[in-house]
Amino acid sequence: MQENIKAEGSQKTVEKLKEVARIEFMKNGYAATKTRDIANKAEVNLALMNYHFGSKEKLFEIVMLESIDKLFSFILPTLNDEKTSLGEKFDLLSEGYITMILLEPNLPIFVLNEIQQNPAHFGNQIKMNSAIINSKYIAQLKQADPDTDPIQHLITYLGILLFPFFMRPVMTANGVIEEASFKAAIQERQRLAPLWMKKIVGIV
Amino acid sequence: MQENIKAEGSQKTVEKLKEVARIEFMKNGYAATKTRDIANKAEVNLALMNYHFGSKEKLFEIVMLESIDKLFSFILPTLNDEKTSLGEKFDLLSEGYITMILLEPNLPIFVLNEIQQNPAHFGNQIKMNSAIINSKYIAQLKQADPDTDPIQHLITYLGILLFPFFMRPVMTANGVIEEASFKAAIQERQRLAPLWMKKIVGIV
DNA sequence: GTCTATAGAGGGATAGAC
DNA sequence: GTCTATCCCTCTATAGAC
Repeated sequence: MQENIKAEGSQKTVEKLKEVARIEFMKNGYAATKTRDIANKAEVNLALMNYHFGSKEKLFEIVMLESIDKLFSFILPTLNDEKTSLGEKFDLLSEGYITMILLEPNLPIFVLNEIQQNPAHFGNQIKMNSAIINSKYIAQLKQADPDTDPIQHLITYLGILLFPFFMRPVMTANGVIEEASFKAAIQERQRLAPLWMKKIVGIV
Repeated sequence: MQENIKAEGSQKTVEKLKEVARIEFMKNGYAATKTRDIANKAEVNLALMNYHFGSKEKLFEIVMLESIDKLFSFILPTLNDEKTSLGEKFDLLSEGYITMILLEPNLPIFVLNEIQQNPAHFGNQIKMNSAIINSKYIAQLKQADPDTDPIQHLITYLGILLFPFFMRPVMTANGVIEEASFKAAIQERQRLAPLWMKKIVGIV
């Protein structure tokens, strides 16, 4: 029982650290994030943090892999659903994907950026690619528009859905739009994106 | 005359430093870039670098503003051209923009990332927005598709053109495509992007 | 598991000679 | 303008008591 109490305390500490670390890493990037800041904001002793995770790098890897897993595990079932049509997949991806990104808006650009700066951080983990390449979604794209590499369409739709989040700081930091209307624009886009995509691949 | 010789030597040093700094900052990000590395790779003494630029931050600002200026000064004339149709602008943007990005492929994601992490680095400089909002291009988008906020279309086309470059490290680092075929895919996209955009806004 | 204290390395910046 | 030498702060990580 004492062990249980200890384990709970520890578990809570670990979770709190991971939660804060995720936020800090995504806000500042890996290099600019200080272990002291993570420990302070998590109200955990710095040494204790290293006791649990060993190093800043190890903590980073753990936290990021969890986030990426969440990202992929969410869309893969949609991509591989044998029962939904291509048009329905467009709808589902827009609806669900944007909703999820809104919960963690900095994740996409952060992941892309860190991969570019330090591929070793991710290297062997992201093996989901073949699952995407061989998905039902890709097959349906190929069928709808046989003349175009379906990867092109895959990237285009990802771009349409994600790019506004990439542009967000640029737009809001300079008053092109207010932070308030950003969410409204995203919701409007949630409606428009599948319609555009259907036009592009040539389905009704 | 002696002054000229000195000035030339200095000028060359400054240019070399800026060139190397641009590459390093874009590869590693601001925080992870070390002034020592910049100085070494530019084959310039570290102290001399500070003599010329005062600080790492100052060097960063100078280099980045030059890059962003290049980015904007390139597309603004196209956006504001009164003589070209919307369809022609789509063609010109695809053709020219992608060509330019190929020369400095890391710039877009880097700029977006740094803006997010440290808006103060850019804050007051990017005032080009109103020039874009009030451009002929935006007016033509509004005319072609009155029911949709033209900003939505602006972002969509930027996303279609830029997103492949964002995804490049993800794709190539995991063998989805080889680095070699990336360029071929980009060229194919250069052809397809304006066609897609015309479908989206509903012009022939 | 949790703390205090500190080691140890790294990196930005400058003093001062030439 | 250019160099050497070095200061000094910051940050990661660990030793060791509780």
